[in-house]
This record gives sequence, C-alpha cells and structure tokens, in this order.
Amino acid sequence: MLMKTSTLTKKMNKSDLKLIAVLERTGGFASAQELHQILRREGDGIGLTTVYRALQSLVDDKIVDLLRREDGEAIYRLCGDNHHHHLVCKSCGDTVEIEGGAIEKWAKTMAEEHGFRDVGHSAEIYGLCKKC
Amino acid sequence: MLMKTSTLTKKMNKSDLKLIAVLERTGGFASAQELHQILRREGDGIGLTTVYRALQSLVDDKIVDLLRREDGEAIYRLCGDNHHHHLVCKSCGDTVEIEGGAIEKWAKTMAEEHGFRDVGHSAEIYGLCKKC
DNA sequence: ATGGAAATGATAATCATTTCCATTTTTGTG
DNA sequence: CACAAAAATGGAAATGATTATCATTTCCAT
Repeated sequence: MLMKTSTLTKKMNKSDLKLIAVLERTGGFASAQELHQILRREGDGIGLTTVYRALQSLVDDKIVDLLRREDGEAIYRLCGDNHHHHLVCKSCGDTVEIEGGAIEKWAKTMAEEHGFRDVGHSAEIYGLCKKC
Repeated sequence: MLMKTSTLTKKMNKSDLKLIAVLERTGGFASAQELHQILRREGDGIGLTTVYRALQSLVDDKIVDLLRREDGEAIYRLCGDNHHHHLVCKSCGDTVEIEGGAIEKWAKTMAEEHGFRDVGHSAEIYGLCKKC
C-alpha cells in the first residue's frame, strides 16, 4: 500500500525515507533508540541525532504518530497503521491489541464539542492478566 | 472526605502522608519535581529522593495514579479523585477537563473480555484549540 | 538505654532526548 | 563543470527526569 507521492514531495530527505522504511518493515511501535539500532545493525551509519531529527520532522508532517511507553519513553509508528489500542499487564508486560471504536467516536465528539481540530488521542488499559 | 484508616495502616510513613496532603490540597496532577518544590516552598526540607520514593510506594499501594505528560514526564494524582480525562492543545498547552463515561465502560468491557483484573486506564485527546 | 530495621537525603549514576557546532552533501545557477 | 549558499549530518557535550548508592538519622520494641 503506497502513499500518493504527490502529497509527500514537500520536505523529505534520505533519513526520513530510511526511517519510514524501517517503520514499514517492523510494522509496529519502536523507540528512537531501537530504530537507530536497527539501522546500524543493517550497516547504515546513521547518527542518533539524525534519527531523532527525522522522527520529529515526520511527526510534524503527520506521517508518524508519537506515543509513550509506560516508562515515558517515546515510541513511533506510521500513521495510518491499523489504529488500535493496548491492554497491558502491569506485572508481566504482556500486551493485547484491542479495537477502540468507542474511543475514536468519543475523541471526535469531545474535540468537536470544544472546538478542537486536528486531533489525535491515546488510550491504554493496564491491569493484571489471567496468569498474573 | 476521609479514607478508612483501617485500610491504610499497612505501610504509610510521614513522607507518604505529606505527599498525600499536598496532592489533596492541589487537587490535580503534579510531577514529582513540582511536588518537591511545593513542599520545600512550605519550609519542608524533604529530599527529592524521598518524594520519588513516597510516590512510588503510593502508586504501588494504589493510593495515587501515575500518568504521563505529553513530554513523557510522570505526573501523579490521588486515586479516587473525580476521574476525568484531558483535551490538550498541542500548541498552547491549554487543557480542558472532560468526562469519559464512554471510556470507563470501554475499559471495563475490554478488560473483562480478556480476563484482566484490577485495571486502570489512561486516555488523552490532543489537537489544536480554537485560538491556535 | 540499646540494637536493629526502616527512613532519609545528598550525591553520583543512568538514560532518553536536545543542543551545538564543525564537516559533508546537495542544490541551484552561471 | 565550477562554485557558493543552503540543507543535512553526526559526534560530543548539555540537559533533565528518574534511579541507585550509601552513610547517617529516626523509630521502636525490648
């Protein structure tokens, strides 16, 4: 599934493309440090600074989303990825992907009600799983 | 509104009580650093380390909740505070408190469906407010 | 009073993220 | 092609929150 190139031709340099490629390949969330390591492991000598810069620019351009792990570390994923939420076990860290149709509606409604535009949201549920 | 002392008499030292008092007084979210400053400003010589430790212990005991600011900084609030969510402007940082009845239900349902217990959740909406 | 456990807090260590800055690469133009 | 200006890059240092260490102090039960 490719994006329309025409809408992306504004700012977009090699590093940006590299990051997008990795995110496509790994297909989920990843932190800046992880993405950097992956690229390095593949022989790319990209610097950590550049990774952060590229991610920031991609976030600004709404090409990737930025969320947070429980410990506060920033994680990134491609926008347009099948959007879902997480059910995380506080004890073993096990994670289940869940649908959030209700949330999407709620976020949209609330935003409209208060005159907000261009909105995104984050929602996670955490508890103890069966095993723990 | 006081809590039943009997349920709290397990671990609970002076520092814990101080932190609870401040959180009650300020009544919202606050970071560890902010809480530390507040206490200091009031003449309490409590150390930053102790603040972090007390907060951690209160979180473990489910007396306070831990969430995250957009920048990843940890913020704390008393459990049982009138539970609400936030609509945050990405640009000016303005914040509106909103009700999340739908979310509460969603979280509960999802948790049950997957056999999770003892669950909490976090949900924030971020976008651009009218002015920005 | 006293001995041991728990609590405390200053300091140093960690770790993600940003800032700086010098160097390299790309790009537009004649 | 040459060349200057602009953009991109990456290493090193700075920052800021959080955690680990460790010596000292406070609590308490005997």
